[in-house]
Amino acid sequence: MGFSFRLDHTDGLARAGELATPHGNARTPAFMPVGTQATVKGLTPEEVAGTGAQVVLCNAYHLYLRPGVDAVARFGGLHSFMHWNGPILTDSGGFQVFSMGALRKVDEDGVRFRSHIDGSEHRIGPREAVSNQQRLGADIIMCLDQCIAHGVSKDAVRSAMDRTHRWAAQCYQAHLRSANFDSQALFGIVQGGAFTDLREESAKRISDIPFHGYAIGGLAVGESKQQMYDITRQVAALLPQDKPRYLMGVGSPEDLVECVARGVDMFDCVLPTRVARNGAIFTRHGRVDITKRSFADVDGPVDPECDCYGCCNFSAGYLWHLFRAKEMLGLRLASTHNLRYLFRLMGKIREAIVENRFESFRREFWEYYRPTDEATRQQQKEKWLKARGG
RNA sequence: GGAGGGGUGGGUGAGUGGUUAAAGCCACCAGACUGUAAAUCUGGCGUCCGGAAGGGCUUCGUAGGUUCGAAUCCUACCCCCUCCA
Repeated sequence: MGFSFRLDHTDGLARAGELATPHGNARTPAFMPVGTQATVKGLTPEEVAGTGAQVVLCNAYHLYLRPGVDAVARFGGLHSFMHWNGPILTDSGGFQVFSMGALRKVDEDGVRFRSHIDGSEHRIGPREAVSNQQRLGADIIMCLDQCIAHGVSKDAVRSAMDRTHRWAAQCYQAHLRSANFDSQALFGIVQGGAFTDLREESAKRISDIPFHGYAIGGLAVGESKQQMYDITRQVAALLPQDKPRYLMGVGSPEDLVECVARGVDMFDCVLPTRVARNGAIFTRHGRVDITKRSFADVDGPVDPECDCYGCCNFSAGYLWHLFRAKEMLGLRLASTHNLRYLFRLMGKIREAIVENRFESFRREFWEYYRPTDEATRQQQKEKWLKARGG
């Protein structure tokens, strides 16, 4: 029982399909909640599954540092360790190459890290990244890549991209030679920053290697949304039709809609859960800040359309209180709500694709949804200044 | 009755002659968050004018006083706390 992907239906560029893994199947387009340290923060696996999640993402770098790959293996692998019986995808640690700033050094052999926990030194190369993930036992594992910040020189982007390609080949070889090749899927990652020529080159080079799936990396790191959407469309079009396409680290509601529209099958993102812990609640109208005083005496649910546990049982005023009082139940309720919101959204997206009405669904989504993007904030500010007579 | 300690901005609490509109923390207000070093981070927070830079005014229990200059020193008063009787 290995890994496979079946494309069921397309509507424009949008695709509906199904992933099969040794730990069960997942319908696509799929959103994967992030459980970096083998837990979606604050939630039990049952609660996560209850929101509609089918796949969760864990981070091999963080688990390598703590509790250690051996430790997880002793518990029988990630699935039994964290009591998640569905599919798991692990990220290699490539994103930490980008996010850990001063604590890391990249060279041809891999990445040298200083542990953020105890300062100890570690080195992870493409082979180690693969073997760590193999031993963790995830269903889908990722190549080690070099994710790079937005705004750096094209030369730097190119050299990170070239290195990512060399590492991809090494990861593939390492995985191919192992006994896990059929039980674990290995995905390659396209890089190339915001440069269309580099993205094209990267998409072709990575597609040349017969990975089980293909990821678009290095986005949502500071470029504009339009750039992100454009690159996503460009790269998705260059990836094999019959393999899943995974846009890494992207997952605001509007991005899910827009990137499915550009041909993406899989997403992961910390946004819904992180932002939830800071009081932001997704609704069809956009994000709402539950910590605002205006919710203090609201008797109904924050999101009347939602069927999550919190929205069914608690008022917005109660949730407001939990956040003000810094009670952890508030974080949990907000987290499950945001996940539930996203999975209901993904469900509607898939249904629309299958029924060939994705475009009208997308239009309807935008009829209500108001993201708090820079342009909107700027507009609000100008309006406000005008109102003050400035 | 006796001995001692103390009253600082919404709260807590530094500060004992000038660099103090007054540290830090909390609360409050605003903003951010996209392959999680995040239940985190950033900014504001006496008042008035200003978009800002900046400037004006009023503050450290109350009232006086000393001094070029006081939250800081002196005097009186008011209030609070601890211990002894």
